[in-house]
Amino acid sequence: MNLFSDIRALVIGTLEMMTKEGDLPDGLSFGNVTVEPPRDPLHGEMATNAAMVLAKPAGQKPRDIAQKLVSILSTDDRIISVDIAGPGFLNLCIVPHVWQSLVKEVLSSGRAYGTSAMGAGQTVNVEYVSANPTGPLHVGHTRGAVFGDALAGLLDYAGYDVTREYYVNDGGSQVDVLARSVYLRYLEAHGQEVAFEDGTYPGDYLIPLGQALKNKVGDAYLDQGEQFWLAEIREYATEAMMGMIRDDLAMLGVSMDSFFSEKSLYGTGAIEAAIDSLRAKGLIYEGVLELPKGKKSEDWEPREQTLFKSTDHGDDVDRPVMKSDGSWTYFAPDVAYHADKVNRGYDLLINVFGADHGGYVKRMKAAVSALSRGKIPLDIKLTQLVRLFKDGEPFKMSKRAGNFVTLRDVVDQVGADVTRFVMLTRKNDAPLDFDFNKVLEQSRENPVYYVQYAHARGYSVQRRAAEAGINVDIATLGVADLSRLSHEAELVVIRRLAEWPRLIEIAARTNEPHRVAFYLYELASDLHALWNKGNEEPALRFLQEDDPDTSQAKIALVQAVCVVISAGLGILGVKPVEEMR
RNA sequence: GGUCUGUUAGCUCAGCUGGAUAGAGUACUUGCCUCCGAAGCAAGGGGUCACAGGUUCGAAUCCUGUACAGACCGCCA
Repeated sequence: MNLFSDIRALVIGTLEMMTKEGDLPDGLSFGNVTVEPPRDPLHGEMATNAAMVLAKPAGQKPRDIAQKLVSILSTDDRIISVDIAGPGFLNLCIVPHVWQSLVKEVLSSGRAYGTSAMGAGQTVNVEYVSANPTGPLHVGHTRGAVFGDALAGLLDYAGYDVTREYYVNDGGSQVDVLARSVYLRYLEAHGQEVAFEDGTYPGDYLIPLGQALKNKVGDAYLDQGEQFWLAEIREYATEAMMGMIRDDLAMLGVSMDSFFSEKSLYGTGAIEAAIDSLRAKGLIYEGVLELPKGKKSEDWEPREQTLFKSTDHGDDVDRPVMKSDGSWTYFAPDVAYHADKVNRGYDLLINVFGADHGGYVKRMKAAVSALSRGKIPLDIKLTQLVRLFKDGEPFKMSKRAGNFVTLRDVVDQVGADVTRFVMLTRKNDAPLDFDFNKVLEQSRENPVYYVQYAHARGYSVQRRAAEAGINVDIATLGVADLSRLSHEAELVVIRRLAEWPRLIEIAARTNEPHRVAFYLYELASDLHALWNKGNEEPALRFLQEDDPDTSQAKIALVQAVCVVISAGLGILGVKPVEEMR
């Protein structure tokens, strides 16, 4: 149930009636007609722009259309009054009963209140994290993981059938580098002096792996050439790294539905098939790329390569799928991977990339567009950098030196809930400052506590009510006399609850889970405000000891707020709490 | 040189399909615990929405250009 779409349906119905009666010309599109909460509550409870957006196409004055709309709309029994304001807005006042009954709706639907029909069971694949299996997840991956997981949760809530997927880059040369680095640690475990040169991973996290390898194979790999051990160590190390990454994700509360291995594309003809499918569309050719402007020409040697004509699908330059030595580029298995996603029949694809992969957006979209003949949309969300601060000083991290701030470091220090919420109180495409001191020492100012506190207060009231002998079980609240919720301050909260389904649709349409976080903050703020008004106006206190019926109605409202907070936090992957500790 | 992001209050940021007098937090000033948990609430000051054009009934929002910041730009992934 969505009150705003209900009233919008009423407005559209009225417009259609007007068309039938000749008050409006045939063939008008009502797609731009909105019904939304007005920015200023003094303007009423709902506002529609119908008269204004239709004035021009209808060739009539806004106020004339508005006048006619008013006379029809005001006969609906849900509507108290309709006013024409400003240049032609219609401000609607809704009968209190409609608002009050929303509380009942929330309580009976529970978490399902706000779930939406917009997804309509469409299948969507959300690919996120997809970090190389060469080390632990760092703080940048953390943001991608949090964002992707919240987005998946949001789409799930909005009615999509969501697959959460991790693309494991276990096929490229970086896993050879990993294997060589582990080999060095293995030699080290045997007491040898080793040097980590450029092109190896010097991080400490590989030390236990070298030790474990020694325990496993003894001295079998000593004094042996790479061809003897590389493949086996690669296998062994990749698996170990993925185990570590899964553990990291679990700390954050992220669990994937699917891990797709890049390696599985090799040797099966999958890459060849994907490239052939592009070739069949005339999009593969042999050619020489031009020197990118701004690059030094000394470093540049023209080479003939196998190229994908991505410029036919909106890219700026064509992209190589094969290196001049005949091996695949990184892009080729990516094309095959996305061909696989297309073939799996998803209605919608979403990739979450770090900002450093921004250069791949156009070519991936081009590839999916070509592979699916433009039928399957691919949305790519970039998460910008996380800038870490401690004591006001920026934290520098260097993956090469192996001293980077890991997901584990962050979650150990501040906890999964705070990490997630803080990272979601920012748009994905803007950089994020993450200050350890702020999220820890000044935790009172942390929005996650603010929202959880509202939820905890809601449960606190219920405990108090139960102690006072008032029945507050969910069935009783569900039949409470909600007409007692007539105070403006209470209606403010109900109107906020009414916005929830609409917010979900907006957030899901734009793939922007941060909107959920901001909404929850506002809803929590409304509840805190109402709570404190009880200090000055005893009639607004939730607990009216001598009046169980009124208490039940008020507590039903509080419970409805808790339901929505809980649902919202659930989308974001943050735990609602019933008590603050 | 090119591509992609971003630029809104002193600071950190929201701002929906273009809509009414641009909103929060923080900081500052001042109130509120005999009262459901003060991890809270209320009030006040604080703005050339980077800049310049354009589109229209209407622009922080769309378009063009400029400035500044960040990420990326064949034979790494």
